[in-house]
Amino acid sequence: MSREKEITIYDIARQLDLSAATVSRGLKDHPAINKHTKKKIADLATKLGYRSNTFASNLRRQRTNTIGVIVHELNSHFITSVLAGIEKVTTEANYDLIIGHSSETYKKEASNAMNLFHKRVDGLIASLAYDTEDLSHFEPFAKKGIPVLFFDRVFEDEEGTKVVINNHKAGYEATNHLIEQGCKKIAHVTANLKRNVYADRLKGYRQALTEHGLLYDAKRVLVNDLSEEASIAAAKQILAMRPMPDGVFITNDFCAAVCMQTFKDAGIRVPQDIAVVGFNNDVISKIISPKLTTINYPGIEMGEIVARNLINHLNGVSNINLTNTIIIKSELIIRESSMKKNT
Amino acid sequence: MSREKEITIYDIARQLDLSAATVSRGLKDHPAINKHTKKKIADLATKLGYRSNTFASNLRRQRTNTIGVIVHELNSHFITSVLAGIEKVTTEANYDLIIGHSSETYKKEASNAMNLFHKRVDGLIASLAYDTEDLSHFEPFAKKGIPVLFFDRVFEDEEGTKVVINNHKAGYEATNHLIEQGCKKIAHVTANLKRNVYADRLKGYRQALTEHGLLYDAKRVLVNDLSEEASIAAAKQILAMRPMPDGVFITNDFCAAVCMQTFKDAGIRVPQDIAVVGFNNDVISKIISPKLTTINYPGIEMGEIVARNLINHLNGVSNINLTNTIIIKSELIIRESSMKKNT
DNA sequence: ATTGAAATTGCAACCGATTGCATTAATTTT
DNA sequence: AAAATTAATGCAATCGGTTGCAATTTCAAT
Repeated sequence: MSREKEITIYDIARQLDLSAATVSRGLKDHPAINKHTKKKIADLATKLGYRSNTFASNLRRQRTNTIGVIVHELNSHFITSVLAGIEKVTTEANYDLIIGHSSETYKKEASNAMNLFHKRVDGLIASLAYDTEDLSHFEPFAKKGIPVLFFDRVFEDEEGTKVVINNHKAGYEATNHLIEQGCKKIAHVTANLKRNVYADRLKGYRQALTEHGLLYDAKRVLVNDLSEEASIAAAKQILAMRPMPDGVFITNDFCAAVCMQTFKDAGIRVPQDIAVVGFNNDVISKIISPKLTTINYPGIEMGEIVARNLINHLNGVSNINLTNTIIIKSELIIRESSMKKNT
Repeated sequence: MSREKEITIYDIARQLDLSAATVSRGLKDHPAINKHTKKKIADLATKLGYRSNTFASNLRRQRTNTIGVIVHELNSHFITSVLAGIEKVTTEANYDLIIGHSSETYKKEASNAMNLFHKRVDGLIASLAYDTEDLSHFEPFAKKGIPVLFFDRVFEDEEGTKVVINNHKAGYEATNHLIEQGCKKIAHVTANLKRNVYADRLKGYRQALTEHGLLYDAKRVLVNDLSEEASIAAAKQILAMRPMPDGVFITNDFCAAVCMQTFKDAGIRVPQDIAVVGFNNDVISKIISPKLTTINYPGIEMGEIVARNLINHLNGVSNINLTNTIIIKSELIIRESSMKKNT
């Protein structure tokens, strides 16, 4: 418990018979300071165990060099990939990160936003929670001119920079693949249609059906919250449909895995009796058997792009025009769970 | 971009014809301030959109009300549970959290530690990375009297508060369960034995074997890094053992899932040909088939306990004696992957 | 009407780094 | 050698909230 005294630039200044101003400049490699002096300052600083007081610095500079990130959950491969991408870019640019997760609730999302606002982040990156219905909790940022960028789960009609994949196309491709495998009655399990990602995938699903002359039947579209229980329930509903679907596009790998398990428990074979396509390319998609056909979401890239955009904006490098949508490619990864033809 | 001017207590003071001191006290509900005055201050503050400047406050108070957390990864159910537990306790106590993850490398762990040190967290909670071999990167905290608590992955012989499960006992129970199911040749897949969690589980495994008169054979113990490739390799090694093991205790659910998949691909049945027990009770353990017998690790509880201990210490409530080990109960969860008897 | 205690509020000195401007020292130019 | 540049350093105000102590006000008690 021998708490050492904290070293300040004044201590260094005194010992070297310099002014605090010179020490401050020396420590951050200011061109006006003599090389030799800089060396002496740096050496003494490390010797004394000096650590810069971020608060004093932030207070004076009116910047925090910190970026806030709000995500809906941490426990998905996609999200951790995005975070890794963001982290890579921000640490390179010498920004710190504060990560908050909303547990998929609007309430926590809003309180996280307020918290980050009070922490005075220089910018914010967010992906919306399951039940978020408006963006009013981000208004304080707008008012103070703090940039807010969104990725993945966004409001498409609101202004601001967004980084997304083409969910419509991905939904189309997933469904199209099932059709190519010979499926005629394709169900769709998805989540809150107020979220762009789910609504767009549904549109793609629907388009694929229509284009191939297949009937779109709203009764074959199940909306749930992607929890384990809801997934089991969805699977049971599918099993109870008459005629029973021969293919299903599920917008989430975890949910798909649970459904497949439930199918198997009921003696229904995947893909022979019902082909399954998931979404996200989560780790579990490769572990379950049959391995899950899914859509790969380039998380790291998404994180890098959204972070780079934000930082360029903060540094005044890019055009300040914060109204554009960046679309990243996604791809269908075909595995066993949908291969009706080759089995 | 219409950046509004930031409101300070001086603005509020001026408008209400008070001193900044009174406003400061009023805002934090100081008992000496008149109720009526407080109300006026609070009202004007919200009206003007005042937000307290944390930097100024931290600078003056020499505290940050922030706790740092270093974990090895974010993408495991166990870790996110611990974080949830920590978060619950810390937000209740009005502390903020900065979470860093080491990606299982010593290097990132050390740089995270330095970063949090410079951010002047009031306390630190950490679980060690895969390859961390000494605690020197935490010394700066010790020198400044900043408490550092560890959970799960710890150095047992170092001093400091640690929250762990009884890995020895858990390993014993897992192995014992396999023996009860009739297994005679039990393999063990584990990771870096410098980490207490793996070393202790190995001890438990060994003890169970010896107590039941079974031979301990070092060749049946495989050490890997728990990656997907390493897991497949481990599974293949097991398949190649002669005689082939009839049971395996794997210290990680993900690794166990991959191994089971590899077994199945090779035409080996689980649990009939080989029974499997995992560790962690990760979500995947319930999704794969057969469902995985595993050890449940009470993550939330662990997080709550370690956070509570830290906060009590910071508030001077608990004894400052930071040298003790807290052991939390774990439990064996029996599922299909190990049930030789009833199949 | 006085006095004393209690309730409120204000003064002013911090906390530590930053930075525009002024000053001094070193070097070059004429 | 004097003048003009250039290089290096220092001065002092500033960022906004906190807090020990002093000052003032309020109000009941004598």
